[in-house]
Amino acid sequence: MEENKEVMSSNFIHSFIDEDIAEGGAYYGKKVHTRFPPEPNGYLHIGHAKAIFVDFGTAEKYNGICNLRMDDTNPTKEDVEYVDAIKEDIKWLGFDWEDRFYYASDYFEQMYGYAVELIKKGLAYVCELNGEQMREYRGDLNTPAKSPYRDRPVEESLDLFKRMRNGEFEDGAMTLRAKIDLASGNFNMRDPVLYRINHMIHHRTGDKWCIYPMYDFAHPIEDAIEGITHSLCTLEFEAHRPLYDWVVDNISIESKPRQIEFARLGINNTVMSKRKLRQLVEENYVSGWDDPRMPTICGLRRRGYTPKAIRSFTDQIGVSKVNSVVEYGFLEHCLRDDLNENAKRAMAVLDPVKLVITNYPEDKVEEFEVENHPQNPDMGTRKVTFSRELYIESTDFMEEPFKKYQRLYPGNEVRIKSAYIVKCTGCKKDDDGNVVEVYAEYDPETRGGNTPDGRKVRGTIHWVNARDCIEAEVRLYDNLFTVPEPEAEDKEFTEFVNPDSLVVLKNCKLEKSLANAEKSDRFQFMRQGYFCVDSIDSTGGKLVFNRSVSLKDSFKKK
RNA sequence: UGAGGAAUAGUGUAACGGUAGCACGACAGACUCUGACUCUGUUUGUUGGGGUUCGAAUCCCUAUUCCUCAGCCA
Repeated sequence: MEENKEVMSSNFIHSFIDEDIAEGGAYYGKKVHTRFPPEPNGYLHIGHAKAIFVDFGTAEKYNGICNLRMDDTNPTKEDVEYVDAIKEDIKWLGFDWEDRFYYASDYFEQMYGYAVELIKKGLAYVCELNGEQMREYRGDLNTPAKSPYRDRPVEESLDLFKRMRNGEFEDGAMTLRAKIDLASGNFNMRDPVLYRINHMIHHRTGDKWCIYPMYDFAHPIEDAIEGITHSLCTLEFEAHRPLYDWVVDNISIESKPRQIEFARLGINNTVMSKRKLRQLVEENYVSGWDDPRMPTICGLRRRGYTPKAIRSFTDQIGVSKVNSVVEYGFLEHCLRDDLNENAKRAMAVLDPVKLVITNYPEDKVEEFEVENHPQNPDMGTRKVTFSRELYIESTDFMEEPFKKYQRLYPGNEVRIKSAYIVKCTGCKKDDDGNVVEVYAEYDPETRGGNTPDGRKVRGTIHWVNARDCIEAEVRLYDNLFTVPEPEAEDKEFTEFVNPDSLVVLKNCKLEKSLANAEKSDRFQFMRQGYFCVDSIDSTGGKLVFNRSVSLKDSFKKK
C-alpha cells in the first residue's frame, strides 16, 4: 500500500472523532468541521504549523472542511499587519480554507446577545470588583472565591451591561461575569469574566465597541456559530473545557462543538514563545522575524525549507497528549529527505584554494557535461568548463593526511568530479605556512572522470574553473541556542543565544551556471549541503545563499 | 495543599487483554564519479510495587515523577 504514504498517520483525535461519528448525537449527519483560529498578534511559527496540520489535516482525513478564523477579541495586542502574513504562511504550507475566512469580531453583536441571554437566565452578572480586588477575592486552592455582586438583580445587571456597552464606564470599572461555582477546584469556573471594558480602537470594528468578550466566552460561540464539530486546541486549554461546554450548553444555539486538546510542539535548541521571539527581534539577536535562524514559518521559508518538508515533519511527529520535545535533527532530516530528491546538484567552493594542473596546457579550455541529479536523469545536465587553474575546497588538500583521508595529498590520486583523475604533486605555501596553491598532474586517459584501466580512485572532489566562475556570499547557520532547552533553564534565555549561529562566507566561488539562479532556487552544493538563494544584489548581481541544512557527514566524527 | 492531565528505547510515536513495532539518532558493514544518497545488520524500551487473568503496555489498586490552572491574555 505504497500510495498511502501521503496520508497522515492515525492519532487519538481520530479515535475520538470515530466514536462521535459512531454514536451520532451532536455530530450526527454532520461533516467533520474544524478551524484554525490564530490571534493576529504575531507571526506564525513551526508550532503553529503543527496546529495547522492537525486542524486542516483532520478535516482532510474525514473529507470535512476547516475554517480559518482570526481570533481578534483583544484589540490591545492585535494588528492587521499580521493577518496577511498569517494567510500567506498558511497558503505557502499548502492548506486551503477556500471561502471560509472569518473574524471573531464579526460575531461581536451575536456574542453580546448571548451575554444578555445569560444575564436574563440569571447565569451572568455585572461585577464591580477591580482587578486587584478580583485577585483578592479569588481565593486559593483551599479557599473558595467571594463575589459581593453575584446576587445583583437581573434587571440591574441588564442595565449596567447595556451601559457598559454604551461607554458609560471607564476601563476596568466593571466586568460581566458568569455565575457558576465560586468553590470550584477549577479556577476557570469561579465566576469567570465574560466581558471587560476596553476603550480602544479595534483593528476592524474601530470604536464601535468598548467592551470585548474574553476568550473563554467568545471561542465556544465562534465555534458554534460556524458549525464547528471538533474544536482542536492545545493542552493548556484542558481546564477550560468545562467552561467551554458550559457556554455552549447555556446559550440558545443549536451546534454543540466538542473541544479536544493535544500537546503543543516543542523542539530542542529552539524557543517557540511569541513573546520571546519578539524579544529576539527587538533586541537584535536576529535580523528580523524572517531571519533564517528563527523557527517562524517565514524564517524557515527563507532558510530554504519546503512546505513538503514541514508537512512531512508535522505528520511524522504525531499527535498525542504527552508534553514532548522533538529533536531539531528530525526537522532537518525531513528537509534533507525532500531536498535530496528534488534539489539540483551544483558545484560551489566555499573556502577556495587554487589547484593548478601543471601538465595541462595554459590556454586550453574544455567543456564537460554534468548531471543535475545522480539518481534522476530527468533533471538533465549542464555544462561546466575546465582549464589549467581550478578552485577547490581548502579542506580537500592536506599536506600531511590523517589515516583514511582520501582526498588530495602529495602522491595521491583523486577524481575531479566529471573531469579527470589527477595526481597531487605538491603545494606552495606563503611565509606563514598557509597553503596558497596546490599542484597536480592530470591523466588525459581519464577524461570525463572515467578510469579506462579500471583502477580504483577513492576520492572525488568538487571544483570550479578559476577562470570561469562567479562569486557569491554564503551564509551558514547553526542552532540559535547553545543549550537544548533554553526555556527550561534558570537563566534568561537570551544568555544562551549562540554567537556562532551565523557564519558569513564572502568570497565563495560558484560554477558559472549558477549566474542565472533565481531567488528561492534550491541546490545541493556537492559535498557542502543544501542551499537556497536568499537574494541577488541588484547592483553587482551578486548572489547570496543561505545554507538550508548541511549534509550528513559520518567521517568527521571518526 | 484543590482541580485537571500525562508517563512505552537517546528522541518522537504505535500496539480489539494475545510475538512490544515504526521513524529519527547512534553503531557496524556493503555500495558509490558527493565520505551524500541507497542498501544490510546491530544496539537500547512498557515509571516502581501489588492484584485480576492461561496471558497485562493495555483492566484494578497503590506509590512516584512531570505538566496545566488562581489575566479584566489567547
